[in-house]
Amino acid sequence: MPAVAAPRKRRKEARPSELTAAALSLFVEKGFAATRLEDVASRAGVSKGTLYLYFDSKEALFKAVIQEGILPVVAENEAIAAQHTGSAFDLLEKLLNNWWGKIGLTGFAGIPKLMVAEARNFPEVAQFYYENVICRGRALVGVALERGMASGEFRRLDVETTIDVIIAPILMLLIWRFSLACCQSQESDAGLYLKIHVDLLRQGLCERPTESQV
Amino acid sequence: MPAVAAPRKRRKEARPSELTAAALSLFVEKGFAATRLEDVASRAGVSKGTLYLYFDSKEALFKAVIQEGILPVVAENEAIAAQHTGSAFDLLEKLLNNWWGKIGLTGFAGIPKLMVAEARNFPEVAQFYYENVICRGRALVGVALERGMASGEFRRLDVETTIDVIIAPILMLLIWRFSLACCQSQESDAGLYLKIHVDLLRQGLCERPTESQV
DNA sequence: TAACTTAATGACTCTTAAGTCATTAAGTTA
DNA sequence: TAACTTAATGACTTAAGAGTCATTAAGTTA
Repeated sequence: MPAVAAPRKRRKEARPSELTAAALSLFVEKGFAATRLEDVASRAGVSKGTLYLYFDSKEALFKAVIQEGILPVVAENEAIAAQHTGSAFDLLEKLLNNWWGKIGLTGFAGIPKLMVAEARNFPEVAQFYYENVICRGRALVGVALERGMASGEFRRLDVETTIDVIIAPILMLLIWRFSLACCQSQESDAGLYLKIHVDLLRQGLCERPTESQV
Repeated sequence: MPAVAAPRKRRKEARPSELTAAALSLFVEKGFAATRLEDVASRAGVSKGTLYLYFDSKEALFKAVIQEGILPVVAENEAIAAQHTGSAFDLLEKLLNNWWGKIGLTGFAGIPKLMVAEARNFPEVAQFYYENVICRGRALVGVALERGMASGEFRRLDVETTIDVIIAPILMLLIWRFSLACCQSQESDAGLYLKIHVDLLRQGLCERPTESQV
């Protein structure tokens, strides 16, 4: 016997976030252009018409996905940095680990890949992301670096460039997981990857490294 | 007065590579799905019909872009590694610099971004890229690492994971240049970035680092 | 220079998916 | 429980772009 169609429920409050979550997962999987709004709606458990009640266009949905998804995490990381006491390297380590825990292990993990893939198609959104996520994230790492260089804990290196070298492996880990990781036979160990990155930094950045932890 | 239409020229030999080059630049800029074949043809100086003389479909064009673009470079890097004499760190440095010179500074620079963005839409091509580019590239770095660890030049770390941490900043640099770099006001210095990455590795990886060069 | 081969063209068809809107029905109010 | 408001639907319209093919003309051969 055929399943009876579930009765429509009216849930005005929950729809937007359910739709952006569905859109994020499909945008990350297929890319913006290759994602059909009917599939987004279907994954969110509504019809395409309902999607248009909450978002004016496909592009508006994309903007919402990026803007709502990631800002809270940046703010949280800034609070962590502000209240930190201890060595500069401890701060750096805490920032990287927190970023991983709050982005890498959550539903937001796909955003960097999506943003990288679509930046040139949505320069306005890319600009927003650059100013509110990239710049603020870089600034946090920069604070740790400058603190460590001022106290003599770190070697003196060009700060802006070193920030990028430190952040790159974290970003790349996220991007990898949503792209070519599907080709790997055995899944790579993200925890070990982070540990080794931090440990290479401990030895590479510090004048007198503390004991290796790997 | 209106420009006279240029007479058609018949250049059967040159068309395929001109078409894949045009396709690569547009795929990298807009993504596969958002790129129109008419634009690819136009950038290559031919009509859409001509494109279909040389490639059966849009997907076939994509495969050709990836497969033709990058294999020669991998082979060349393997030759360099095979004939290397000197310290393990020198080999590592040479590999990273050569990769940068032969990919990062050429028309192939956009391929990693493209592959990352489209891997899930073209699992077959992704598999090809993974086996013929990623794995072989990782193997080269792995050789340098294992040589250095065996001789006592490097600290002992998990090799597979360390390979990834070493490669990630190079890949990220390429990806960045074809995505969010457009938001930066001043262009970042790729040479300095590479130098600092290598220098952090020199200190972070070696038991007795040679003099810093930054 | 006439006949022939095939590279090149671009107008056309056809499919797909964004976006619309008249209709349905869930939940609320009197 | 009848009247009303608005969330939700899905068939429909429309635009865009992938892929086709009859036609044109560049270059070659006899």
